[in-house]
Amino acid sequence: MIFIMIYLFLHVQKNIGMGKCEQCIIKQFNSLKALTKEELVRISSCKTSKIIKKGEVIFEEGEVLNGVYCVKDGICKLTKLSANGKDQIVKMVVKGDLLGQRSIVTEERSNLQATALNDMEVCFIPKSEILADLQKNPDFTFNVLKDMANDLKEADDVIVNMAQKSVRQRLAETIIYIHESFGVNPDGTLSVLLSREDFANIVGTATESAIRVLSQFKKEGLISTTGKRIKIENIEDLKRVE
Amino acid sequence: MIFIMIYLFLHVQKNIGMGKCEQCIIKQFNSLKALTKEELVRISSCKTSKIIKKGEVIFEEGEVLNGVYCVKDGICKLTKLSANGKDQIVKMVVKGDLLGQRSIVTEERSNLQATALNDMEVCFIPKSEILADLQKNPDFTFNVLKDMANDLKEADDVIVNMAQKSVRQRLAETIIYIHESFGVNPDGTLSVLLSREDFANIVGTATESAIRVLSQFKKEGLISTTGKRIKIENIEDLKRVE
DNA sequence: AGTAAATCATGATAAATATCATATTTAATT
DNA sequence: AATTAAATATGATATTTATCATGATTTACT
Repeated sequence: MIFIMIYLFLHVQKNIGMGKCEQCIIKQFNSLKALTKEELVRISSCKTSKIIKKGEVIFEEGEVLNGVYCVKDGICKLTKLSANGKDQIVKMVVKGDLLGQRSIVTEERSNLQATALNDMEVCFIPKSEILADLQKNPDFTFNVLKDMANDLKEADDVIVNMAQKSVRQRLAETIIYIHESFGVNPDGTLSVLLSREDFANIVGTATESAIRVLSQFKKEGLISTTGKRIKIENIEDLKRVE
Repeated sequence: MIFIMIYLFLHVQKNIGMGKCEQCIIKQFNSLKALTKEELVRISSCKTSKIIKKGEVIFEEGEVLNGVYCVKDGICKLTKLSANGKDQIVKMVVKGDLLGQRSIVTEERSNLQATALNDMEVCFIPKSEILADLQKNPDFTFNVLKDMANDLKEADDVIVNMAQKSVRQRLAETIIYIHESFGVNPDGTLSVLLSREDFANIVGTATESAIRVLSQFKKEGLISTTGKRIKIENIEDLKRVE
């Protein structure tokens, strides 16, 4: 009997978030910080917390989103399926980021798919709550706007890189980006474990090509690998790759 | 004497806009429509109207923007200089669009350069006015947010196209895009006259490659050309290009 | 632990694209 | 109108990247 109670308690804690938004540190990193204490309490009461396992899809391309996700832990990729059947990774989303605001704002179905790259913990906030705050709190709206403006700038940079740089350069920059944004394990390997296919889908190339270039980097002493794990050995030269 | 007065009148009308924002039809097409009559009157009193000639730079990459531009007429390209010295065209801006909001919102220098593709008429609205309205009018902020969300979606699409489609496909789609977005002259040629280099800089390829592919399209009867002007001859097959 | 499936790796080859060279045409300037 | 400069066009060739094939590892599963 007591075990059932413990089980239920843990289960509930996992799936119907018991944390309070007002006290959540995560909100410091995104536009939710612009909300008043009252607004946070209201959101807290109707949000749901979810555990998402590595590889699980959070939402699909074309899906109607009924709210936004606040990422409390873990990393996910945002992808779009191309006509040739390949997924292009458009952005990586980390702890502290919001997920799905774009679609909520434009009231469209999602243009991207979100897939967990490791185990994640997210809070789901219903659309109605977000829209209510967007109506009433200009400070919040402005913060969301700033985030979006920043995403747009980054997207522009990606466009230029895709258009003007070689696969070699793009892959080198991707490794550096992951290194600097998501950090490394104690042994120095990139803490986010991506498949070679993921790398190819970030860079926009064939999986074989990505593998080949990684092998070259290895031969040139720019990186080393242990299984699929990658470690940067010479970041200066990696930055200079042409 | 009378001629000097007429000259001055015309000059003033050109450079210090005498039109009234409240009555301007252009505002229907952008987020300024969310402003109240009073706000529009205020903006009207401090905006300046400018004529920009084809080829002129409106603002450069890295420049501090002191306001936004509302495009009353004409078309311009937004470019970013890549490390290899080539300009990448990231977006084309038309009559009705606003220019520079992103930088104003994030209070950063412009990440893009804006260059007129034909003669333009724009109104410059000082930063202080825009920011004041963003503070006070949540409806306006939300409209700017919607625009930005839309730009972001389009940028995501461009990323995927750049990453996953061939130069041939991208060029075909560019021609169709210009055809459908900016229309054609009476003779059926694209109304926006772009150089082959511009096409290359949209598609993200070498100028020679763009020229070569256009020649192929001509041989295949998909398009025809008169000088640098391009006319779509078979839009269905152009859409099917692989 | 053993087997199937997925992922990674590399070779051989084809296709796409870039680069360099050089005409030819068009536009700009005097 | 003549001259110069710029843009367009095309060939030859080099480089980059994709595709197909096949084997080696790793991972997942029972």
